[in-house]
Amino acid sequence: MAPILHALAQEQERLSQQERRIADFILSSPSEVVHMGIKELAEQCGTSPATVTRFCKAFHLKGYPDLKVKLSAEIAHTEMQERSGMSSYQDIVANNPLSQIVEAMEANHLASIRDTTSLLDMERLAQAIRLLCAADRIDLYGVATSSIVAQDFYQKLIRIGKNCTAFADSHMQITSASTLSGRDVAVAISYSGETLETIDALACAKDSGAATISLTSYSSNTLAAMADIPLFASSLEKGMRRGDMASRIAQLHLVDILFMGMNSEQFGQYVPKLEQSYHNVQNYRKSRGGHFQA
Amino acid sequence: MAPILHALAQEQERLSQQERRIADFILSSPSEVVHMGIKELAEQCGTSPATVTRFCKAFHLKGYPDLKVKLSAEIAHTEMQERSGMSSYQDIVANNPLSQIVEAMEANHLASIRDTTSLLDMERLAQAIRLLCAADRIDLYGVATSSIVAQDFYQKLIRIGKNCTAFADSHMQITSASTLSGRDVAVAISYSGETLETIDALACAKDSGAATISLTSYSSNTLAAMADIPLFASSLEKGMRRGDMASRIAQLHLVDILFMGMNSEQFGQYVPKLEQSYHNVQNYRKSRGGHFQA
DNA sequence: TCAATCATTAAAATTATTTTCATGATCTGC
DNA sequence: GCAGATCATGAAAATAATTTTAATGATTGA
Repeated sequence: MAPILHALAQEQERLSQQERRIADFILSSPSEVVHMGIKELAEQCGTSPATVTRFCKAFHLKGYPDLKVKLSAEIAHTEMQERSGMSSYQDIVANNPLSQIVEAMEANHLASIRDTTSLLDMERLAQAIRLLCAADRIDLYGVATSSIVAQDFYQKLIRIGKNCTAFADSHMQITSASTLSGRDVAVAISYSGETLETIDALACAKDSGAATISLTSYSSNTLAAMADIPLFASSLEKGMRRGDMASRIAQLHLVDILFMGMNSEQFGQYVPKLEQSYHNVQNYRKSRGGHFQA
Repeated sequence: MAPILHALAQEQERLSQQERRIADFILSSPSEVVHMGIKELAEQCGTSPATVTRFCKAFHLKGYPDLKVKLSAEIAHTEMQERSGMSSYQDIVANNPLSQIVEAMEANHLASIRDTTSLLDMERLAQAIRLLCAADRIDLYGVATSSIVAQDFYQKLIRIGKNCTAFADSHMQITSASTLSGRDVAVAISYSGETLETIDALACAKDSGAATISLTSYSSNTLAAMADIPLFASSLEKGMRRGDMASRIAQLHLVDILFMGMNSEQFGQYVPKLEQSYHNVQNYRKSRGGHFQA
């Protein structure tokens, strides 16, 4: 699967001291090598460019550039392999190289999307979509990170002409909740499911007779217990006290699913509106000399 | 899963005659290109090496060798995918069953995260992180969907004590931009890279002497051309007119990487602040009877 | 110890890539 | 429809990267 890296590892012992250094370096950080010139690599290994070229030739490569091209392909291969089986969250710790941070971040986000999808209860999801489609008004509650998710959902719903609010201010959320009716839906978003402001708002919405949906992590939590339809976004990322990255991605993923579900359910009704709002924005841009959307 | 090849195909129409020939050739036999020198390729396409290099630069590559390396990786990727039957971007159409929507959404989000990661130029990324860490002040510009991303970044930066603004109002963005200095950084976020308000704000920031970073899709676009450091989030999802779901996920993914990169770079400085802000929020909750964060 | 071989490198030669610059084409505003 | 500007293009110069050469030093086995 990775012929060159494999060969490097296998023949390592048979190599001379300098050559071994080169092999070691390539094996330890192949993805770095791809971005390096032969000079840099030689320097990093404490040897000369000439030795590096000979090294390449010894492995039946055309030369150094050829090594880079082949390595690039092998990295893509192995990463791919690892990824396709990978579903685990990785911790992000201090001062590790950028490439590791990127890798870990990717693993976490991919895992949280996959997990969220696999946790989905299709029946409940369908129910939620039906409720949202039928709602006269939709209220979205969330603070801090979850407020971002609420705002995102808000923007989408506005585009299909839904009567919808997503106040950032938690007092306004409660105020709004108390004006809901039985034909309305309230959606509470909170990773932990224990955010007081959001709980208060949802409780108020319940009192007003609105149907309720919660969007929380997959755990026993107050919001999920309160809601008529609890939905779950998974994120078990490690070291996450330092900001909830993957959880937010997972929640947005769920929001997208809800939104697309609504579009599909009410295709004839919503999609024309979406198209129109898209074209209106586009025309506005054109009239000002630019093009395309945000 | 093959961002460059995809971008080539997508932008084909916008290219000049000579450039189109190059794009055609690369698309028709990418695996040949990997073994060719720039001269050969130019000859094959009936054009000059100069045009080929410029062509590479237009697609945000370092140069011709960079194209070969990236292409090599993409070829390996796609082969791998075909073999393992992995899914890439899928269209979402009307009235298909919910389970299909969920599947397509998942495929799109996963693909856009993977693509974004594979497109990352580590060097530029590192530069961007260094700039952000060193900045006296950070300004974030974005409207509509991109405003959500800006807000998200804003929340993160605030938590580590960065002096930072992210006005939703585009006039305020320009006002803020005009007060920047040479020690500040402006980040412009826009999927298309052609949002007028955002371009104006970034131009203004440039005039003020601030360093500039753009966060756009992988294409030739105004913002990327303007910025000192252009960063790219890929999303080639089909049916994009119906809302930019995956692109936003990809951008948030990049924001997370930038943020974690900053944390790692300045571990001693930022992480204690993060921990503190986390604990302060937690204590506030506890004193009111709840627990955990949003 | 002395050849003989091998690994190694500095520097030269070669090759590849990029930049510059001049040219011609196309587009813009008058 | 015409001057001026802008853009694309390729030839050639400049630069950069890689490879080869040739000389040196180290190691090994008689």
